[in-house]
Amino acid sequence: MGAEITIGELAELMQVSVHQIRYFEEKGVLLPSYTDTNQYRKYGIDQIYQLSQIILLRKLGMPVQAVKECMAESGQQVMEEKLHRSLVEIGGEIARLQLLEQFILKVLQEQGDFQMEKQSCQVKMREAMPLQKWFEMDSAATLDARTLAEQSVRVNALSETDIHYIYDRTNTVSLYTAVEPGGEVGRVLPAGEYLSCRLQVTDESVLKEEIGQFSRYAEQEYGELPGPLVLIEKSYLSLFSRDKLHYEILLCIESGDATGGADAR
DNA sequence: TTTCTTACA
DNA sequence: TGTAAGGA
Repeated sequence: MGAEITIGELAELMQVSVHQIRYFEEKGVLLPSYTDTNQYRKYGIDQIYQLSQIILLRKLGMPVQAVKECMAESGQQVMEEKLHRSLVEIGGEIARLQLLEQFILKVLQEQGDFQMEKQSCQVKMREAMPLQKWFEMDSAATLDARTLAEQSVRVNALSETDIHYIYDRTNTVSLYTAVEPGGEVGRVLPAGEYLSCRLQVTDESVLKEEIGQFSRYAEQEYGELPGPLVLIEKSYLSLFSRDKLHYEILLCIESGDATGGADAR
């Protein structure tokens, strides 16, 4: 037998790494045709076909363990079932990547908006926004580590979500996040016209001051408004400027639906 | 030079 | 999976 090739040659032929071939062997997926006296692995034409099949199955998203089972059993049923499972998992992966894509687009969009609208108020139309209740706290309190740790409701990716602070005319502020999968809608901010102001602040006192200023401006321009003041914290924008928190303050001027009631005129 | 084993990021 | 060490 002189037709066999070395691991290096096989790797070159099949465009995979030598390490990967040894890994397949360790997992019992691909054994050499024989081992030479000098411990060198030797591979024949059968192994070449086997390896190409292994590579194909791996490319189809099948785990090495499942590939092993396929190679061992080689039944139609088994193959069909495993490919089906690969399909499901790939579907999940696609969904995960799409969420990531959406998030990146949103971050870039918000960042662009901040560049455009920095420190100036404007009126804009907004879609209805369903929110999930997180918790409430005293409106004079500030968010600290202890408060967050004590909440029974967990937010899975704090730095990826908009945190909505909703100030009704009470002494408490309610915190909401976007509705997470399986979450319960606790409140819906109505669609309609909103007065909006975006700002970046380094410390809390500035934020309080800005909110006060915003409220006074709103009252002066639009009179007493029925809706709550909404403060949205976009912590992911700190990616662009460290140490600064990015906020948008919103106040509904005229809602498109019945909730909150149309006023002024 | 190539491959082997083993260990590690 | 890739990379590195140290020996055959």
